[in-house]
Amino acid sequence: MNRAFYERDVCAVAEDLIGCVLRNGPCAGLIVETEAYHESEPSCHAFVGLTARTRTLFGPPGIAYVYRSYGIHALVNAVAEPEGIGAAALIRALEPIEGIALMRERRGAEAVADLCSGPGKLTQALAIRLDDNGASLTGGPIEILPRRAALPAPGIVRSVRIGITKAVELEWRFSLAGSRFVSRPRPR
DNA sequence: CATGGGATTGACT
DNA sequence: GTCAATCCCATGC
Repeated sequence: MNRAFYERDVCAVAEDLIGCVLRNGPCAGLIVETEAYHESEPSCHAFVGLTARTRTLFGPPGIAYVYRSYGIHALVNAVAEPEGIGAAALIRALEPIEGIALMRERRGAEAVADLCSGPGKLTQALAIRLDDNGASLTGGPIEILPRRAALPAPGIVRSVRIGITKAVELEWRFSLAGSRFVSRPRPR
């Protein structure tokens, strides 16, 4: 995907990422779940303004925002909207496509549905690390590729975001309808 | 400088 | 269903 894809409303970006492919080296997966975050709402890290932590979020669209969650996990986002606006789409789950043996090794799990069914799991499976923060998603080793085909009906489900305590009412979570590879709790 | 709180996961009851 | 692990950063004194 090129820069123009990311330089749009972050909800549109998050929704359009469903069905695209996230790849890092030999491992790749179909994006089946995303969430949008925008500086205008308090659950977004960028809500506090420009700080050392949020610098990436305000950077150019099409770069990765990777941060540590709960002191343990790395979570990866695609930075969206024009440079200077803090917004990003969190990638929450993948359907594994390639490099499954390596994913199993990294995750210490066997079932394919357990490899990338959560934002902390998929970064571990694809070996996306904190030092990838700020890396380009349009030309670097980590890349997002367009949908190969139209999404199967019934398409995309929209629901509230997960694990946040503010702006909980916004339906900014997007999932591939009926996918077994989304994180819990599954959307209705 | 001290402190509180997560965009989570996996183990356990 | 409950709960601990673990650490960076934003905030406030």
